[in-house]
Amino acid sequence: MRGGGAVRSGEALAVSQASRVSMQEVADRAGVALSSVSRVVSGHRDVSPVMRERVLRVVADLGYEPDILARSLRRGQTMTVGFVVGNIANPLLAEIALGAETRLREAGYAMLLANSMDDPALDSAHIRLFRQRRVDGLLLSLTDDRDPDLAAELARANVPAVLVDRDAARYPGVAAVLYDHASGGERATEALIELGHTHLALINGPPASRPARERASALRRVLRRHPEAAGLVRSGAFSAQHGESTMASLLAQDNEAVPTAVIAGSNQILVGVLRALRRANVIIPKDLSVVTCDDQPLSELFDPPLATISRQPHELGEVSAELLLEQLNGGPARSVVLPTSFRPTESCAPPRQPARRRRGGGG
Amino acid sequence: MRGGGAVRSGEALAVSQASRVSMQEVADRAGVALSSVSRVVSGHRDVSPVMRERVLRVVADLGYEPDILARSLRRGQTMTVGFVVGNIANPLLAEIALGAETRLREAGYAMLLANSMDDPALDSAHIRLFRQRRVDGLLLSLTDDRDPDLAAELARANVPAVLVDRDAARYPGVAAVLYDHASGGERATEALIELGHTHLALINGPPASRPARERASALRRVLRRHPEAAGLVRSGAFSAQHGESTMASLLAQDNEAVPTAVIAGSNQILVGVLRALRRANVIIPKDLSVVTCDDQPLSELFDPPLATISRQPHELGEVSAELLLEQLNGGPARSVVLPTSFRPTESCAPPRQPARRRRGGGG
DNA sequence: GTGAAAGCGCTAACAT
DNA sequence: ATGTTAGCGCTTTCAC
Repeated sequence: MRGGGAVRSGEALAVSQASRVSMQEVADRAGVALSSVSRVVSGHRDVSPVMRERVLRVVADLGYEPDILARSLRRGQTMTVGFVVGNIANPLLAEIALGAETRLREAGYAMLLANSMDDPALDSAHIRLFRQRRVDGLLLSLTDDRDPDLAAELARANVPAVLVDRDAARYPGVAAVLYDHASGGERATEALIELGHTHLALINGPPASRPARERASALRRVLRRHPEAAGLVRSGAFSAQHGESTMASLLAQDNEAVPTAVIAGSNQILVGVLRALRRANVIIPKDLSVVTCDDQPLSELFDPPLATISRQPHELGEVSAELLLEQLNGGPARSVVLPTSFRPTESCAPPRQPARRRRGGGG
Repeated sequence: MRGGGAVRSGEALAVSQASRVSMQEVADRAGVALSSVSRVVSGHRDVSPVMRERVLRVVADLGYEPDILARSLRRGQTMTVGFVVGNIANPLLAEIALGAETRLREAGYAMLLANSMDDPALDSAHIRLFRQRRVDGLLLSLTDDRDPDLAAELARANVPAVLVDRDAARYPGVAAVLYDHASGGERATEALIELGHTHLALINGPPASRPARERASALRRVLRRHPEAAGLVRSGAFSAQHGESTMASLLAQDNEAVPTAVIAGSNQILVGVLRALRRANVIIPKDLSVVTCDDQPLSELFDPPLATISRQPHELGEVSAELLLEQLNGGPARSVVLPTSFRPTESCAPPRQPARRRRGGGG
């Protein structure tokens, strides 16, 4: 059960031996210099076929594997990327992480993952730790992209970084992949207004989060174009609790003021919204039209299926990785915008008592 | 934009300087030996207060940060754990990863994440890569826990490992955290039989996966105790496609043979099952009782809410990390079993035409 | 308690 | 084309 060390009789025992084989041992056994082994193993070109074969045979015999740690120290690059994520249990972020990891691995990079649990201080701490581990680059889905500490922390890291749907304004020279939340959000809002809704509500995430900010401004922009409609934004956590309590309080208002259409600002918020609606026996879409953000496996199977402002998180992950790789290969820090779309369904219908409507509804 | 190197005039420029500060520089600046700085930074005890203060002041002035890479090479441990996961986009695995990462980080470990995309060859490849990166331990949620290549690969790694709800039979000395799928599965099956169902179906994952195997054997065990009931198991991928095509083919049978109750073996399979049911206009639970495995955010909000065989994935992640840490601290490889439970809901009801029933149904 | 020195496993000059 | 050598930044004997 102990490692090697006691066993000395006879020759090396080949593959199944537990102890790690060093490059020096390979060199000794092959009767060549350490550096020659290095050249063969690292795939250098100035190596004779004879040398190559001779070394590779011993490598196979001894089951030698390069020590990436030592290589990293010497080369000054770790072939490792750090991904700071709010919470990997968020299916959206998990999908992004999958896309990113897949692409990075193709390029030979490994991915360190750290969850910040919606705590900006942890975001900073993770960046610091990753820096000490000498990661070659960072993928950042930050809790608060306006945190000044973070900008300093990031600058110190002095490695390429890509912001994942976060505002790059405070981080000069840092790349970003951004969703065009505006287009999907505007289309959704306009669709609701066209159905005759004049009382809209967006139960939103926190203003620290770019997606929440963008969705709020999209709503407001559309409302400015439509004086016949009014809307309100309720900011809060990306949580079911925020969704539930906010929806409940909206329903508890005077009948006149109760919104006839609601947009849930995330999948967790949606869960809370639906709980509140069920408890109040509110029927979708008869009593209330509902739109949600981001696809969820079961939402298509609801009765009615839920209208969704959707995006492609896997693609976001891939593109994030791509932008990081470009920088790691010496390229500039580019930024990219990805589209969002609106998929209307029967969860949106004309309001029951259209207050002050202009156009007559069809069918 | 270039790194440091040209700047030589005057003193070091303190914190905001981009270039990395080495321990040697700290030692020079403080006028002490390199080894003394190391002792202070590593928190050794045999250090005088004077020395400690003197060094820490320079550390702060220069913004020195230890290089974990170099430390790892010297100490022979990287404070890094590798997590091989089928697909982090699976919410169950994401929750597990979150629990594990949180616990590992508390203990000072970072987590490398690699997705195997249900490809056993990638599982092996990841283990090999993690080994070359000299991770201190492994967390493994394998595609196929009966793969012989993998056992060899794992043995070569020669580091502590914990199997995450995978069978440890082939991996001597490897710890495991296992769900007791049997108890939840048996309770669910028995509940269905008590409702009067005699035609059960389990649309299951692949036999390569322990959870799928355990659920199948739980079903069969219960059926053996209940000669009045029959059931069938349809193995396949953990995919919506498998769920949909299998459910559709079950519905297409002679009326007599169509199951009156179905258990979906995963959240993806559930999606497919529900699609098939919707297309066939099958009403739950009037035409068919439905049970699913693993909680999903929206399943409670279905009408009716879906009966669920559930487990605590976050806890699984924490316990996995805990078992790994025990080994990393020199302890033995323990294994732990966690419970599963069955939450019945109105998605389960007596069958419409109870073929050959004994007991009369209530209410 | 502190300093000097060896070396973790590897790569990349630099020689030849 | 191959060998020799000097480190990457750190920890840890070993002397004193």
